Amino acid sequence: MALWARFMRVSQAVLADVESELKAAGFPPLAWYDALLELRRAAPDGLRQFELRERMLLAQYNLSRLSDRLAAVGLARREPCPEDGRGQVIFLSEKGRALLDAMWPAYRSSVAKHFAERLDAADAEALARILDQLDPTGSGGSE
Amino acid sequence: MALWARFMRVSQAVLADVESELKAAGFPPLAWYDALLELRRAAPDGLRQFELRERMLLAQYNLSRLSDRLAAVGLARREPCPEDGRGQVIFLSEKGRALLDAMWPAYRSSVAKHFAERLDAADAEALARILDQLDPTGSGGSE
DNA sequence: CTCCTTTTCATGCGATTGCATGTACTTTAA
DNA sequence: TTAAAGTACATGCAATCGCATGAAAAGGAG
Repeated sequence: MALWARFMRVSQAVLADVESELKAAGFPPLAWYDALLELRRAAPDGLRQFELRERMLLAQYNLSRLSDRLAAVGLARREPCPEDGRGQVIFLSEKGRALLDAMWPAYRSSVAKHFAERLDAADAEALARILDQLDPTGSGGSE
Repeated sequence: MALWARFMRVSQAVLADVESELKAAGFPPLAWYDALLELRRAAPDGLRQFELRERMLLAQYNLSRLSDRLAAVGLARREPCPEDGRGQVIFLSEKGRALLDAMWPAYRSSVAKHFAERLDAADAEALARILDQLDPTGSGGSE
């Protein structure tokens, strides 16, 4: 039980450190980066909102507004889905791609500092295995 | 880097699962439990707000309002600190103690289900070591 | 004592989140 | 075709968060 509390506390603290470094560098929240990254992976097809939602583990209303904001500042485009009149398809814009590129070095170095550098290869392997076992979505990384 | 993303995603997902189980059982958020738990550990002396803040890794304004809410529903008492006119001392109330007791079985079983049961002894040891290395506060569990 | 800095806590305000619900479209089935 | 059920997304509203700031007290320097 102490390990549980520690797990939550450390993961939150590390995430907060990385987030605040990015914010200090003038970048938007990590969730934006994650969303844009998924859009780039799906390029050039774009993603339906519900697909993005599944990949990001976000609540539906949450994603609806996230895509609002991304579109509002020009990082993504939203178009009605031709096959499904209910749906929106979200595409990464050039500006979004540029933001990904701009954030990557800062993100990478921040994660290195707060996470990667603190783990050796054996730690990484052990952690990967543990995360597979914990993952409630079952979408393990090593299948 | 993939491990980083996975670490964040899994820890968030597991926490969300536990939180939502507790909420479904009609209990308040985990942060409330954590705060009350710290207050019980500090009993019968109570805690200054800044002490609770350090233990919980919360922003100052956040804790100020959390203690507001705990006091508002009678789970804690706030009294002016006699040694420091700026300070508040927070005490666990009987109602707060009762809530801790009531939440504990549900919390315990939820953490068991989503976390503890999925790890064997070797995993636990490995994870503990890894968390020590990651902990940005340096307040390691094994020092 | 007086002035200045630091610490502790509170709070107004805008942005974000969570919840419940609404709207529009698709699918199913008779 | 038509009605019922399900799916995809949006949104009003209240609660909460983050930020900046304010107020009150403590600690120090002269």
